[in-house]
Amino acid sequence: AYTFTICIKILGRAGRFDEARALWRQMQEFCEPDVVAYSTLMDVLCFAGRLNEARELLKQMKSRQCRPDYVVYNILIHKYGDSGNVDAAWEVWKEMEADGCVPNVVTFTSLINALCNGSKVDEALGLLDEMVERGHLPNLCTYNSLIGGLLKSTRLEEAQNFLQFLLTCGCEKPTSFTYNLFIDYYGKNGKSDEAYEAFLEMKRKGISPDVVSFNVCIDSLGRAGRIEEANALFKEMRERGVSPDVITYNVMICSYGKAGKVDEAIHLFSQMIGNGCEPDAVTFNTLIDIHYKRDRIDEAWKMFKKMQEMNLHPTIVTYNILVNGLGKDGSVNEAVDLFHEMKKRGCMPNVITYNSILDCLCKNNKVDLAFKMMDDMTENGCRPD
RNA sequence: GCCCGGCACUUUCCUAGC
Repeated sequence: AYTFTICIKILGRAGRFDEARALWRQMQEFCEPDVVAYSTLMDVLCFAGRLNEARELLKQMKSRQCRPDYVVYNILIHKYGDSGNVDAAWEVWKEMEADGCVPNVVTFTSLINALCNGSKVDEALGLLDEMVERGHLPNLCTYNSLIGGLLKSTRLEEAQNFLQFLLTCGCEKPTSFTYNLFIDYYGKNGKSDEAYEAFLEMKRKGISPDVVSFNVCIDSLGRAGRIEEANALFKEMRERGVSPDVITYNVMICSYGKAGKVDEAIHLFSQMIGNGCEPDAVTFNTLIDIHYKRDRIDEAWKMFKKMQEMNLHPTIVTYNILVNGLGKDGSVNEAVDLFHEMKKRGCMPNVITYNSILDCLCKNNKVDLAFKMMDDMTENGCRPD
């Protein structure tokens, strides 16, 4: 069961879900799966977004008198919370307690995190109190979730209070995770100086910046158009032995794009390939957008072709960039065609797609078509904003 | 008793608005 579990986990992480399931079947011929095996498969199924199968597995466990432990429930709660379905997460929580299984720190943190992501920070803070009342000690993950939630609601002072608490009274000291939250917050809110200051503060506290620290800090400088300083950090990270990842390159490319330095962006793209870093869909989306916005339309479509040659599927964002680009330069029919094309390819338009196409239709006096599009929009469960 | 297989926290791309 040991060996099988490890293999199932590896397959799952690699996105080879059906093989993981097949191995699971094979395993049952050899031995009865234990709780850990169940939870591993549960995690794989949830990771794949196959929640119904995950629920089914939970039922199966119970019927085979393998008592689910808290990990099994935690995985489900986390997944529901992650997909924004806090109510379903609570349902699982209730089921868990009804089955005589006690929620632990991870259970609480998963839900706190879900509430924070849904901008229900006050409920999250309430849950923190309840957790303490029930005798569970919040840990660093719990506090990081809360700090992230507070920052998302721009409640900076409360977030800083938690940081102070961690620095002075908490038994777990803050890590790069904690500081990254602050750096990111400042960067996203146009405070690149403060972001950089938080980055320095973290170093002063003896915490080594990790790849995410550099990524968020570079991003904040890039947003502010401080491309030279972003580039300096890009250099610094390598000097410190922190390897840039695909996100680092994406952020750098995007920063150069914002600064209008298209050639440098393209250069970075070749550099990343040269360094063995595989571009992903975001890389291409970023480049396509840069090209389109600089009226290098042929180049944009070349990139679109190239990404498919590299077996990267266009995402909703790819189509949005192209639909928007076509609309902006007056190619109304082409924009509408692509709009239908994306649906045909199984990529459902979202609000952004509709806004782009409506904007283009209205500006080109195709009001009747625009109204038809509005209907189409509501039919697709997208409400006009 | 400890370690050995399972769970929770941070980053990038697109519209319009601010």
